Amino acid sequence: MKIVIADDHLVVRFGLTEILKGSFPSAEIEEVEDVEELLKRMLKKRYDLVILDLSLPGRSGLEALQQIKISYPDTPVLIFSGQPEEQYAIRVLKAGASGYLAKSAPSEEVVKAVNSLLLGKKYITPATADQLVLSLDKDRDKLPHELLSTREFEVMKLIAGGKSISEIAEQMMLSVTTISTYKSRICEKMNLNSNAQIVVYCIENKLL
Amino acid sequence: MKIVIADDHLVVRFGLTEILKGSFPSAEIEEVEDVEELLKRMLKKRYDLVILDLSLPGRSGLEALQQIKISYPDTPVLIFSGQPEEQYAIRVLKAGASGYLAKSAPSEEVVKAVNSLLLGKKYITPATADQLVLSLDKDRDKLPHELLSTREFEVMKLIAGGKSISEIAEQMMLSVTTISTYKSRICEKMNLNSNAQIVVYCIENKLL
DNA sequence: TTGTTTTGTAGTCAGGGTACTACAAAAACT
DNA sequence: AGTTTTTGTAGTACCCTGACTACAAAACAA
Repeated sequence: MKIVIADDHLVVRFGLTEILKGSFPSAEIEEVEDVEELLKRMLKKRYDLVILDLSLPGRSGLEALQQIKISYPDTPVLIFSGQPEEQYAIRVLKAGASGYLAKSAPSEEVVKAVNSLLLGKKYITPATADQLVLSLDKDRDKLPHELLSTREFEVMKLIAGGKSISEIAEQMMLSVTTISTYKSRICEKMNLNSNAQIVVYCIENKLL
Repeated sequence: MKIVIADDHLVVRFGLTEILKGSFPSAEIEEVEDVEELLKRMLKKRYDLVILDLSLPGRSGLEALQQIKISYPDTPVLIFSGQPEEQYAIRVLKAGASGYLAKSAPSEEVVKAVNSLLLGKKYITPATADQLVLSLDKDRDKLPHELLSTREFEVMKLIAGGKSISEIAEQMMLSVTTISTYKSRICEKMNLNSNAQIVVYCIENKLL
């Protein structure tokens, strides 16, 4: 049983490791603090489970997830998110994660989730399950930001976080004009018309 | 040695507890997950140290801090913040915290910080220390926006409301570059560096 | 399976925004 | 009263952003 935990907060890695050691004494648990390192390790070794923080610095957790699922489609990934926002859950599951867990989850739930994933099953909380069902209804009663594509969504969050267009372009290694296009599409889809409104929207909908 | 940890994330409490148990074997460590509970416990018992997450749900960590310092001015509080925003560090220290630590801090640093506070000393990281020195220019017991001139304040609110520089210029019948200058001064005085951060600031401080 | 829409990506060019500089009037120190 | 700092205001020249356009790949619909 090889498990790797990717999170930039030392205490989180530490706490998680302790919890898992308690319930999975035979597991080999490794810790990394960024996506770079995670990918490097995965090149060398096969893991039975990846536990991934969504809000890693640098490359976003979502991107990391996609990259992992492309290279290692069979390795289950448990997303461990700081925001209890079930907002992300669906997006993340669609992107290939096998489970979604909030950092505030009680330890039994952590254990249960890890257990499921190690057995090759998915894990979602009842609340997320509900959301999933609702979202299957598609179109109607979707929130504006749910119309955004993955890329658009990422860019929206970076804008709301105060990054300039060119900073975003650099960070994502894309052309400035590409980001600009995303921004236009974001504003169009959510009909907003200034960065400020994007920020307000994100705060109101707890997307930050 | 009685320590209480207030954080809404189970793993964080857990990890922190483990780290502290390692270095302070004799410490009695308690965990709570919200401000309510923290205050309730503090009524019953005297603690030697409170470790407080800034971003607790419900009442904000800052408010909690102030309340604690009013009721128990002698109990040291270590702020344990998810955001590395040194934006808050100073404010928090001014509000009476004895130390400020980022969640990504390595465990030795955590231990060092706790050690300092238990000995009745303060603890700040070098980066924060620098900021502190810079801000010693008195004045800073004021909120950042209170440093703004009347015009600057007006412009800030308009920016936060989603107006563009040129719209503001037109509305105030001033040159675009004038408004731009105001904006620079606003960002400088409040040390922010994007419209988005201005919006966030205004929302957080209920200036809209 | 073919046609259509969405998504990811980027170029051009014009217009908007910013940094730096400047300066007088007002305010605040000494 | 004399000096220093802050405030209100703006120009120039360059950088950033946005509108429009484009196009291939992917997803979707028929």
